[in-house]
Amino acid sequence: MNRPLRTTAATVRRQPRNADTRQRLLDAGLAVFAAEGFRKATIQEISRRAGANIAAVSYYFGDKAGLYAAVFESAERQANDEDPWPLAGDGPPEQRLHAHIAGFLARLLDRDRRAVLAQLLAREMVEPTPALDRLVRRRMRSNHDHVATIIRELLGADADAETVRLCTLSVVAQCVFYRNSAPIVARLYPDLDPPAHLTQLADHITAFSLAAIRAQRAERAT
Amino acid sequence: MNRPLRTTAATVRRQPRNADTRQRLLDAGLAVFAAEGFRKATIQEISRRAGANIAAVSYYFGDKAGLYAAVFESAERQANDEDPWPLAGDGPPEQRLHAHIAGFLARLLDRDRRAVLAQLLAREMVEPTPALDRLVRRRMRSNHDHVATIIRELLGADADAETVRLCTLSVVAQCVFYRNSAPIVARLYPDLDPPAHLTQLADHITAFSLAAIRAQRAERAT
DNA sequence: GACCGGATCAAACGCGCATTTCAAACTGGC
DNA sequence: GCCAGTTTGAAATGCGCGTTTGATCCGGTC
Repeated sequence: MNRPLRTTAATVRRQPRNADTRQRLLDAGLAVFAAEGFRKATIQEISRRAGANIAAVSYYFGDKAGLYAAVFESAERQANDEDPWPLAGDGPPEQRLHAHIAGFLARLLDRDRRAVLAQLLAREMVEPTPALDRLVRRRMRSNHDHVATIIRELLGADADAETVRLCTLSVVAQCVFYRNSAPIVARLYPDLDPPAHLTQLADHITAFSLAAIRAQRAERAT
Repeated sequence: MNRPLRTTAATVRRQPRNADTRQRLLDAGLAVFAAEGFRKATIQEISRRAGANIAAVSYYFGDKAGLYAAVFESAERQANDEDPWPLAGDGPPEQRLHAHIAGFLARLLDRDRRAVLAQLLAREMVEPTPALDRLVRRRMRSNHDHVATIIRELLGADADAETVRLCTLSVVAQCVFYRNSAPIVARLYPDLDPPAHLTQLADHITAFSLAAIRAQRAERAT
Protein backbone atom coordinates (compact mmCIF):
# COMPACT_ATOMS: atom_id res chain seq x y z
CA MET A 1 0.00 0.00 0.00
CA ASN A 2 1.72 3.11 -1.17
CA ARG A 3 -0.74 5.80 -0.28
CA PRO A 4 0.90 9.22 -0.31
CA LEU A 5 1.49 10.70 3.09
CA ARG A 6 -0.88 13.33 4.32
CA THR A 7 0.41 16.78 4.99
CA THR A 8 0.57 16.37 8.73
CA ALA A 9 2.36 13.07 8.49
CA ALA A 10 4.83 14.55 6.07
CA THR A 11 5.80 17.32 8.42
CA VAL A 12 6.09 14.91 11.32
CA ARG A 13 8.23 12.63 9.21
CA ARG A 14 10.95 15.22 8.81
CA GLN A 15 14.24 13.44 8.27
CA PRO A 16 17.64 14.57 9.41
CA ARG A 17 18.14 17.47 7.12
CA ASN A 18 21.45 16.45 5.66
CA ALA A 19 20.74 12.86 4.88
CA ASP A 20 21.05 13.82 1.27
CA THR A 21 17.90 13.11 -0.70
CA ARG A 22 19.84 12.39 -3.81
CA GLN A 23 21.86 9.69 -2.13
CA ARG A 24 18.82 8.17 -0.49
CA LEU A 25 17.17 7.97 -3.90
CA LEU A 26 20.21 6.17 -5.27
CA ASP A 27 20.13 3.65 -2.44
CA ALA A 28 16.41 3.02 -2.69
CA GLY A 29 16.64 2.89 -6.46
CA LEU A 30 19.36 0.26 -6.32
CA ALA A 31 17.27 -1.94 -4.07
CA VAL A 32 14.07 -1.57 -6.05
CA PHE A 33 15.57 -1.82 -9.53
CA ALA A 34 17.49 -4.93 -8.53
CA ALA A 35 14.44 -6.54 -7.01
CA GLU A 36 11.87 -5.59 -9.64
CA GLY A 37 13.65 -4.65 -12.82
CA PHE A 38 13.41 -1.35 -14.64
CA ARG A 39 9.88 -1.58 -15.95
CA LYS A 40 8.24 -3.08 -12.92
CA ALA A 41 9.94 -0.71 -10.52
CA THR A 42 7.93 2.46 -9.90
CA ILE A 43 9.35 5.77 -8.91
CA GLN A 44 6.54 6.03 -6.42
CA GLU A 45 7.92 3.04 -4.58
CA ILE A 46 11.47 4.28 -4.85
CA SER A 47 10.75 7.74 -3.53
CA ARG A 48 8.57 6.32 -0.79
CA ARG A 49 11.42 4.14 0.39
CA ALA A 50 13.79 7.05 0.15
CA GLY A 51 11.44 9.22 2.18
CA ALA A 52 11.43 11.70 -0.67
CA ASN A 53 8.80 13.25 -2.88
CA ILE A 54 8.06 11.85 -6.30
CA ALA A 55 9.18 15.04 -7.96
CA ALA A 56 12.65 14.59 -6.49
CA VAL A 57 13.47 11.98 -9.11
CA SER A 58 12.74 14.39 -11.90
CA TYR A 59 14.56 17.14 -10.04
CA TYR A 60 17.79 15.23 -9.50
CA PHE A 61 17.91 12.79 -12.38
CA GLY A 62 15.60 14.10 -15.08
CA ASP A 63 13.52 10.98 -15.38
CA LYS A 64 13.29 7.33 -14.46
CA ALA A 65 15.89 6.26 -16.99
CA GLY A 66 18.27 8.89 -15.68
CA LEU A 67 17.81 7.55 -12.18
CA TYR A 68 18.51 4.04 -13.40
CA ALA A 69 21.71 5.09 -15.12
CA ALA A 70 22.85 6.96 -12.03
CA VAL A 71 22.00 4.02 -9.79
CA PHE A 72 23.94 1.65 -12.00
CA GLU A 73 26.97 3.88 -12.16
CA SER A 74 26.90 4.56 -8.46
CA ALA A 75 26.65 0.88 -7.59
CA GLU A 76 29.47 0.15 -9.98
CA ARG A 77 31.78 2.77 -8.50
CA GLN A 78 30.90 1.75 -4.98
CA ALA A 79 31.69 -1.87 -5.76
CA ASN A 80 35.00 -0.84 -7.25
CA ASP A 81 35.94 1.32 -4.30
CA GLU A 82 35.08 -0.74 -1.29
CA ASP A 83 35.76 -4.14 -2.76
CA PRO A 84 38.43 -3.97 -5.48
CA TRP A 85 39.58 -7.04 -7.35
CA PRO A 86 42.99 -8.41 -6.53
CA LEU A 87 44.33 -8.17 -10.04
CA ALA A 88 47.93 -8.44 -8.95
CA GLY A 89 49.56 -11.57 -10.26
CA ASP A 90 51.92 -13.38 -7.95
CA GLY A 91 51.97 -16.97 -6.87
CA PRO A 92 51.39 -20.02 -9.03
CA PRO A 93 48.65 -19.65 -11.62
CA GLU A 94 46.64 -22.51 -10.10
CA GLN A 95 46.37 -20.62 -6.87
CA ARG A 96 45.50 -17.35 -8.55
CA LEU A 97 42.81 -19.06 -10.56
CA HIS A 98 41.25 -20.47 -7.44
CA ALA A 99 41.35 -17.11 -5.69
CA HIS A 100 39.72 -15.42 -8.64
CA ILE A 101 36.96 -17.98 -8.95
CA ALA A 102 36.22 -17.82 -5.23
CA GLY A 103 36.06 -14.03 -5.32
CA PHE A 104 33.91 -14.05 -8.40
CA LEU A 105 31.43 -16.50 -6.92
CA ALA A 106 31.21 -14.46 -3.75
CA ARG A 107 30.39 -11.37 -5.76
CA LEU A 108 27.74 -13.27 -7.66
CA LEU A 109 26.07 -15.18 -4.87
CA ASP A 110 26.69 -13.37 -1.62
CA ARG A 111 23.48 -12.63 0.14
CA ASP A 112 24.18 -9.06 1.09
CA ARG A 113 24.94 -5.90 -0.77
CA ARG A 114 27.82 -7.21 -2.84
CA ALA A 115 25.62 -9.27 -5.08
CA VAL A 116 23.12 -6.54 -5.84
CA LEU A 117 25.18 -5.28 -8.75
CA ALA A 118 25.23 -8.80 -10.11
CA GLN A 119 21.47 -8.92 -9.82
CA LEU A 120 21.16 -5.70 -11.76
CA LEU A 121 23.58 -7.10 -14.29
CA ALA A 122 21.59 -10.28 -14.71
CA ARG A 123 18.65 -8.14 -15.79
CA GLU A 124 20.83 -6.39 -18.33
CA MET A 125 21.43 -9.79 -19.92
CA VAL A 126 17.87 -9.87 -21.10
CA GLU A 127 17.23 -6.17 -21.59
CA PRO A 128 20.57 -4.49 -22.29
CA THR A 129 20.85 -0.75 -21.76
CA PRO A 130 23.75 1.60 -22.45
CA ALA A 131 24.81 1.02 -18.86
CA LEU A 132 25.95 -2.45 -19.85
CA ASP A 133 28.39 -1.18 -22.45
CA ARG A 134 30.01 1.05 -19.91
CA LEU A 135 30.25 -1.67 -17.31
CA VAL A 136 31.87 -4.07 -19.75
CA ARG A 137 34.35 -1.45 -20.83
CA ARG A 138 35.20 -0.17 -17.38
CA ARG A 139 35.03 -3.18 -15.17
CA MET A 140 34.52 -6.54 -16.80
CA ARG A 141 37.11 -6.35 -19.53
CA SER A 142 39.99 -6.12 -17.10
CA ASN A 143 38.69 -9.00 -14.99
CA HIS A 144 38.22 -11.08 -18.07
CA ASP A 145 41.73 -10.32 -19.27
CA HIS A 146 43.05 -11.25 -15.88
CA VAL A 147 41.52 -14.72 -16.10
CA ALA A 148 42.72 -15.05 -19.67
CA THR A 149 46.26 -14.26 -18.55
CA ILE A 150 46.20 -16.93 -15.88
CA ILE A 151 44.84 -19.43 -18.35
CA ARG A 152 47.43 -18.56 -20.95
CA GLU A 153 50.07 -19.26 -18.35
CA LEU A 154 48.50 -22.61 -17.63
CA LEU A 155 48.14 -23.50 -21.28
CA GLY A 156 51.70 -22.52 -22.12
CA ALA A 157 52.91 -19.45 -23.95
CA ASP A 158 52.41 -20.98 -27.37
CA ALA A 159 48.70 -21.61 -26.95
CA ASP A 160 46.65 -19.98 -29.67
CA ALA A 161 44.28 -17.15 -28.82
CA GLU A 162 41.25 -19.19 -29.79
CA THR A 163 41.93 -21.85 -27.20
CA VAL A 164 42.65 -19.30 -24.52
CA ARG A 165 39.38 -17.60 -25.23
CA LEU A 166 37.30 -20.75 -25.18
CA CYS A 167 38.84 -21.95 -21.93
CA THR A 168 38.41 -18.58 -20.30
CA LEU A 169 34.77 -18.48 -21.22
CA SER A 170 34.30 -22.02 -19.95
CA VAL A 171 35.59 -20.97 -16.56
CA VAL A 172 33.47 -17.84 -16.42
CA ALA A 173 30.44 -19.76 -17.62
CA GLN A 174 30.57 -22.18 -14.72
CA CYS A 175 30.61 -19.33 -12.22
CA VAL A 176 27.94 -17.19 -13.79
CA PHE A 177 25.64 -20.17 -14.17
CA TYR A 178 24.85 -20.41 -10.50
CA ARG A 179 23.46 -16.90 -10.53
CA ASN A 180 21.89 -16.47 -13.92
CA SER A 181 20.29 -19.89 -13.94
CA ALA A 182 19.53 -20.03 -10.26
CA PRO A 183 15.79 -20.60 -10.80
CA ILE A 184 16.57 -23.76 -12.73
CA VAL A 185 19.10 -25.09 -10.28
CA ALA A 186 16.72 -24.41 -7.44
CA ARG A 187 13.98 -26.38 -9.18
CA LEU A 188 16.20 -29.27 -10.20
CA TYR A 189 17.72 -29.55 -6.73
CA PRO A 190 15.24 -27.99 -4.31
CA ASP A 191 17.29 -28.99 -1.30
CA LEU A 192 20.40 -27.28 -2.54
CA ASP A 193 21.56 -23.79 -1.66
CA PRO A 194 24.51 -22.59 -3.73
CA PRO A 195 25.27 -19.45 -1.67
CA ALA A 196 25.82 -21.70 1.33
CA HIS A 197 28.41 -23.80 -0.51
CA LEU A 198 30.58 -21.12 -1.99
CA THR A 199 33.88 -22.74 -1.14
CA GLN A 200 32.81 -26.18 -2.29
CA LEU A 201 31.67 -24.66 -5.57
CA ALA A 202 34.88 -22.73 -6.00
CA ASP A 203 36.90 -25.86 -5.34
CA HIS A 204 34.96 -27.87 -7.86
CA ILE A 205 35.07 -25.29 -10.62
CA THR A 206 38.78 -24.78 -10.11
CA ALA A 207 39.59 -28.47 -10.11
CA PHE A 208 37.32 -29.17 -13.06
CA SER A 209 38.80 -26.37 -15.12
CA LEU A 210 42.41 -26.98 -14.17
CA ALA A 211 42.14 -30.59 -15.24
CA ALA A 212 40.59 -29.61 -18.55
CA ILE A 213 43.23 -26.98 -19.23
CA ARG A 214 46.10 -29.28 -18.38
CA ALA A 215 44.70 -31.87 -20.73
CA GLN A 216 44.48 -29.32 -23.56
CA ARG A 217 48.10 -28.46 -22.95
CA ALA A 218 49.18 -32.08 -22.92
CA GLU A 219 47.30 -32.81 -26.11
CA ARG A 220 48.87 -29.87 -27.88
CA ALA A 221 52.30 -31.13 -26.90
CA THR A 222 51.83 -34.31 -28.87
CA MET B 1 -16.65 -15.74 -18.64
CA ASN B 2 -17.08 -16.61 -22.28
CA ARG B 3 -14.81 -19.33 -23.48
CA PRO B 4 -14.88 -21.25 -26.71
CA LEU B 5 -16.04 -24.80 -26.46
CA ARG B 6 -13.46 -27.43 -25.88
CA THR B 7 -12.52 -29.46 -28.89
CA THR B 8 -15.60 -31.59 -28.90
CA ALA B 9 -17.51 -32.72 -31.91
CA ALA B 10 -19.22 -29.35 -32.01
CA THR B 11 -16.06 -27.38 -32.63
CA VAL B 12 -14.60 -29.83 -35.04
CA ARG B 13 -17.72 -29.70 -37.08
CA ARG B 14 -17.66 -25.99 -37.72
CA GLN B 15 -14.04 -25.46 -38.49
CA PRO B 16 -14.19 -24.17 -42.11
CA ARG B 17 -14.72 -20.88 -40.35
CA ASN B 18 -11.77 -18.68 -39.57
CA ALA B 19 -11.22 -20.73 -36.48
CA ASP B 20 -7.46 -20.33 -36.54
CA THR B 21 -7.46 -16.90 -34.96
CA ARG B 22 -6.52 -18.57 -31.73
CA GLN B 23 -3.51 -20.22 -33.33
CA ARG B 24 -2.41 -17.01 -35.01
CA LEU B 25 -2.53 -15.30 -31.64
CA LEU B 26 -0.33 -18.02 -30.21
CA ASP B 27 2.19 -17.61 -33.00
CA ALA B 28 2.28 -13.84 -32.80
CA GLY B 29 2.37 -13.99 -29.03
CA LEU B 30 5.36 -16.30 -29.09
CA ALA B 31 7.29 -13.95 -31.32
CA VAL B 32 6.44 -10.81 -29.41
CA PHE B 33 6.83 -12.22 -25.90
CA ALA B 34 10.19 -13.68 -26.83
CA ALA B 35 11.38 -10.45 -28.36
CA GLU B 36 10.03 -8.02 -25.79
CA GLY B 37 9.28 -9.87 -22.59
CA PHE B 38 5.96 -10.09 -20.84
CA ARG B 39 5.65 -6.53 -19.56
CA LYS B 40 6.97 -4.74 -22.61
CA ALA B 41 4.93 -6.79 -25.03
CA THR B 42 1.53 -5.27 -25.75
CA ILE B 43 -1.53 -7.17 -26.74
CA GLN B 44 -2.17 -4.44 -29.27
CA GLU B 45 1.01 -5.42 -31.06
CA ILE B 46 0.29 -9.11 -30.75
CA SER B 47 -3.22 -8.90 -32.14
CA ARG B 48 -2.07 -6.58 -34.88
CA ARG B 49 0.52 -9.12 -35.99
CA ALA B 50 -2.02 -11.89 -35.76
CA GLY B 51 -4.48 -9.91 -37.85
CA ALA B 52 -6.98 -10.17 -35.04
CA ASN B 53 -8.94 -7.77 -32.93
CA ILE B 54 -7.71 -6.75 -29.51
CA ALA B 55 -10.71 -8.31 -27.84
CA ALA B 56 -9.75 -11.68 -29.24
CA VAL B 57 -7.12 -12.13 -26.56
CA SER B 58 -9.65 -11.73 -23.82
CA TYR B 59 -12.06 -13.90 -25.73
CA TYR B 60 -9.71 -16.85 -26.17
CA PHE B 61 -7.34 -16.61 -23.24
CA GLY B 62 -9.04 -14.50 -20.62
CA ASP B 63 -6.25 -11.99 -20.27
CA LYS B 64 -2.66 -11.25 -21.15
CA ALA B 65 -1.26 -13.62 -18.56
CA GLY B 66 -3.48 -16.37 -19.88
CA LEU B 67 -2.17 -15.77 -23.37
CA TYR B 68 1.37 -15.95 -22.08
CA ALA B 69 0.78 -19.24 -20.33
CA ALA B 70 -0.86 -20.68 -23.43
CA VAL B 71 1.97 -19.44 -25.64
CA PHE B 72 4.55 -20.99 -23.37
CA GLU B 73 2.78 -24.30 -23.21
CA SER B 74 2.16 -24.38 -26.93
CA ALA B 75 5.78 -23.60 -27.75
CA GLU B 76 6.88 -26.27 -25.33
CA ARG B 77 4.64 -28.93 -26.81
CA GLN B 78 5.56 -27.96 -30.33
CA ALA B 79 9.26 -28.21 -29.52
CA ASN B 80 8.69 -31.62 -27.99
CA ASP B 81 6.74 -32.89 -30.96
CA GLU B 82 8.66 -31.78 -33.95
CA ASP B 83 12.12 -31.93 -32.47
CA PRO B 84 12.37 -34.55 -29.74
CA TRP B 85 15.56 -35.21 -27.83
CA PRO B 86 17.43 -38.38 -28.65
CA LEU B 87 17.40 -39.72 -25.12
CA ALA B 88 18.23 -43.24 -26.19
CA GLY B 89 21.58 -44.38 -24.90
CA ASP B 90 23.74 -46.44 -27.19
CA GLY B 91 27.30 -45.97 -28.24
CA PRO B 92 30.20 -44.88 -26.06
CA PRO B 93 29.40 -42.21 -23.47
CA GLU B 94 31.92 -39.80 -24.99
CA GLN B 95 30.04 -39.86 -28.23
CA ARG B 96 26.66 -39.48 -26.57
CA LEU B 97 27.93 -36.54 -24.56
CA HIS B 98 29.10 -34.81 -27.69
CA ALA B 99 25.81 -35.43 -29.44
CA HIS B 100 23.86 -34.07 -26.53
CA ILE B 101 25.97 -30.95 -26.21
CA ALA B 102 25.72 -30.26 -29.93
CA GLY B 103 21.96 -30.70 -29.87
CA PHE B 104 21.62 -28.54 -26.80
CA LEU B 105 23.68 -25.72 -28.28
CA ALA B 106 21.64 -25.83 -31.47
CA ARG B 107 18.45 -25.48 -29.46
CA LEU B 108 19.92 -22.56 -27.59
CA LEU B 109 21.55 -20.64 -30.37
CA ASP B 110 19.92 -21.55 -33.64
CA ARG B 111 18.70 -18.51 -35.42
CA ASP B 112 15.28 -19.77 -36.39
CA ARG B 113 12.27 -20.97 -34.53
CA ARG B 114 13.96 -23.61 -32.44
CA ALA B 115 15.68 -21.11 -30.21
CA VAL B 116 12.61 -19.03 -29.47
CA LEU B 117 11.63 -21.22 -26.56
CA ALA B 118 15.12 -20.77 -25.17
CA GLN B 119 14.67 -17.04 -25.49
CA LEU B 120 11.42 -17.16 -23.58
CA LEU B 121 13.12 -19.34 -21.02
CA ALA B 122 15.96 -16.88 -20.57
CA ARG B 123 13.40 -14.30 -19.55
CA GLU B 124 11.96 -16.67 -17.02
CA MET B 125 15.38 -16.73 -15.37
CA VAL B 126 14.86 -13.18 -14.24
CA GLU B 127 11.06 -13.16 -13.71
CA PRO B 128 9.98 -16.71 -13.06
CA THR B 129 6.33 -17.54 -13.64
CA PRO B 130 4.45 -20.77 -12.95
CA ALA B 131 5.23 -21.74 -16.54
CA LEU B 132 8.82 -22.33 -15.49
CA ASP B 133 7.92 -24.93 -12.90
CA ARG B 134 5.97 -26.88 -15.45
CA LEU B 135 8.73 -26.73 -18.02
CA VAL B 136 11.32 -27.95 -15.55
CA ARG B 137 9.10 -30.79 -14.47
CA ARG B 138 8.01 -31.85 -17.93
CA ARG B 139 10.99 -31.24 -20.10
CA MET B 140 14.22 -30.23 -18.45
CA ARG B 141 14.43 -32.78 -15.71
CA SER B 142 14.65 -35.68 -18.13
CA ASN B 143 17.31 -33.98 -20.22
CA HIS B 144 19.27 -33.20 -17.13
CA ASP B 145 19.04 -36.75 -15.91
CA HIS B 146 20.20 -37.93 -19.29
CA VAL B 147 23.39 -35.89 -19.05
CA ALA B 148 23.87 -37.02 -15.47
CA THR B 149 23.65 -40.63 -16.58
CA ILE B 150 26.30 -40.18 -19.22
CA ILE B 151 28.55 -38.44 -16.76
CA ARG B 152 28.07 -41.12 -14.14
CA GLU B 153 29.18 -43.63 -16.72
CA LEU B 154 32.25 -41.57 -17.44
CA LEU B 155 33.06 -41.07 -13.78
CA GLY B 156 32.64 -44.71 -12.94
CA ALA B 157 29.79 -46.38 -11.13
CA ASP B 158 31.22 -45.64 -7.70
CA ALA B 159 31.25 -41.86 -8.12
CA ASP B 160 29.29 -40.07 -5.44
CA ALA B 161 26.15 -38.17 -6.31
CA GLU B 162 27.68 -34.86 -5.32
CA THR B 163 30.43 -35.14 -7.91
CA VAL B 164 28.04 -36.26 -10.60
CA ARG B 165 25.84 -33.28 -9.92
CA LEU B 166 28.64 -30.75 -9.96
CA CYS B 167 30.08 -32.11 -13.19
CA THR B 168 26.69 -32.20 -14.86
CA LEU B 169 26.03 -28.61 -13.96
CA SER B 170 29.47 -27.61 -15.20
CA VAL B 171 28.65 -29.07 -18.60
CA VAL B 172 25.23 -27.47 -18.77
CA ALA B 173 26.67 -24.17 -17.57
CA GLN B 174 29.09 -23.94 -20.46
CA CYS B 175 26.30 -24.45 -22.98
CA VAL B 176 23.77 -22.12 -21.42
CA PHE B 177 26.36 -19.39 -21.03
CA TYR B 178 26.52 -18.60 -24.73
CA ARG B 179 22.84 -17.77 -24.73
CA ASN B 180 22.14 -16.25 -21.36
CA SER B 181 25.28 -14.16 -21.31
CA ALA B 182 25.33 -13.41 -25.00
CA PRO B 183 25.33 -9.62 -24.49
CA ILE B 184 28.54 -9.89 -22.53
CA VAL B 185 30.25 -12.22 -24.96
CA ALA B 186 29.25 -9.97 -27.83
CA ARG B 187 30.75 -6.96 -26.10
CA LEU B 188 33.94 -8.70 -25.05
CA TYR B 189 34.47 -10.19 -28.49
CA PRO B 190 32.57 -7.99 -30.95
CA ASP B 191 33.91 -9.88 -33.94
CA LEU B 192 32.67 -13.20 -32.68
CA ASP B 193 29.41 -14.88 -33.57
CA PRO B 194 28.66 -17.99 -31.50
CA PRO B 195 25.70 -19.23 -33.59
CA ALA B 196 28.02 -19.44 -36.55
CA HIS B 197 30.48 -21.66 -34.70
CA LEU B 198 28.15 -24.19 -33.19
CA THR B 199 30.27 -27.22 -34.01
CA GLN B 200 33.48 -25.63 -32.86
CA LEU B 201 31.80 -24.71 -29.58
CA ALA B 202 30.37 -28.18 -29.15
CA ASP B 203 33.79 -29.70 -29.78
CA HIS B 204 35.45 -27.46 -27.25
CA ILE B 205 32.89 -27.93 -24.50
CA THR B 206 32.96 -31.69 -25.00
CA ALA B 207 36.74 -31.92 -24.97
CA PHE B 208 37.05 -29.55 -22.03
CA SER B 209 34.49 -31.43 -19.97
CA LEU B 210 35.67 -34.90 -20.89
CA ALA B 211 39.20 -34.07 -19.82
CA ALA B 212 37.96 -32.67 -16.53
CA ILE B 213 35.77 -35.68 -15.84
CA ARG B 214 38.49 -38.17 -16.66
CA ALA B 215 40.81 -36.36 -14.30
CA GLN B 216 38.24 -36.53 -11.49
CA ARG B 217 37.97 -40.25 -12.08
CA ALA B 218 41.72 -40.75 -12.10
CA GLU B 219 42.13 -38.77 -8.91
CA ARG B 220 39.46 -40.76 -7.15
CA ALA B 221 41.24 -43.94 -8.16
CA THR B 222 44.33 -43.00 -6.19
C1' DG C 1 -37.74 -17.15 -42.55
C1' DA C 2 -36.69 -16.66 -37.60
C1' DC C 3 -33.60 -17.79 -34.16
C1' DC C 4 -29.42 -19.03 -31.65
C1' DG C 5 -24.88 -18.85 -30.19
C1' DG C 6 -20.07 -18.45 -31.48
C1' DA C 7 -16.78 -15.14 -33.43
C1' DT C 8 -15.22 -10.50 -34.71
C1' DC C 9 -15.16 -5.60 -34.42
C1' DA C 10 -14.67 -0.52 -33.11
C1' DA C 11 -15.03 2.16 -29.45
C1' DA C 12 -14.96 3.27 -24.62
C1' DC C 13 -13.51 2.71 -19.92
C1' DG C 14 -10.44 2.81 -16.16
C1' DC C 15 -6.17 2.37 -13.97
C1' DG C 16 -1.37 2.76 -13.09
C1' DC C 17 2.26 5.50 -13.43
C1' DA C 18 5.80 8.82 -15.34
C1' DT C 19 6.09 13.47 -15.66
C1' DT C 20 4.79 18.34 -14.80
C1' DT C 21 3.24 22.22 -12.20
C1' DC C 22 3.52 25.69 -9.15
C1' DA C 23 3.45 27.06 -4.52
C1' DA C 24 5.68 26.56 -0.01
C1' DA C 25 9.78 25.85 2.76
C1' DC C 26 14.32 26.37 3.34
C1' DT C 27 19.21 28.10 2.53
C1' DG C 28 23.05 31.24 2.77
C1' DG C 29 24.55 36.06 1.65
C1' DC C 30 23.80 40.97 2.40
C1' DG D 1 14.93 41.12 7.81
C1' DC D 2 14.97 40.75 2.79
C1' DC D 3 16.31 38.46 -1.41
C1' DA D 4 17.84 34.98 -5.00
C1' DG D 5 18.75 30.50 -5.19
C1' DT D 6 17.77 25.72 -4.19
C1' DT D 7 15.00 22.01 -2.44
C1' DT D 8 10.63 19.83 -1.15
C1' DG D 9 5.64 19.22 -1.38
C1' DA D 10 0.73 17.93 -2.83
C1' DA D 11 -1.83 17.72 -6.56
C1' DA D 12 -2.76 17.75 -11.56
C1' DT D 13 -1.86 16.19 -16.25
C1' DG D 14 -1.36 13.11 -19.82
C1' DC D 15 -0.84 8.77 -21.80
C1' DG D 16 -0.14 3.95 -22.70
C1' DC D 17 -2.33 -0.11 -22.30
C1' DG D 18 -5.23 -4.01 -20.43
C1' DT D 19 -9.80 -4.95 -20.24
C1' DT D 20 -14.77 -4.46 -21.15
C1' DT D 21 -18.87 -3.40 -23.72
C1' DG D 22 -22.41 -3.76 -26.94
C1' DA D 23 -23.21 -4.10 -31.63
C1' DT D 24 -22.74 -6.89 -35.74
C1' DC D 25 -21.76 -10.74 -38.66
C1' DC D 26 -22.48 -15.49 -39.95
C1' DG D 27 -23.11 -20.53 -40.18
C1' DG D 28 -26.15 -24.04 -38.54
C1' DT D 29 -30.84 -25.62 -36.88
C1' DC D 30 -35.77 -25.74 -36.43
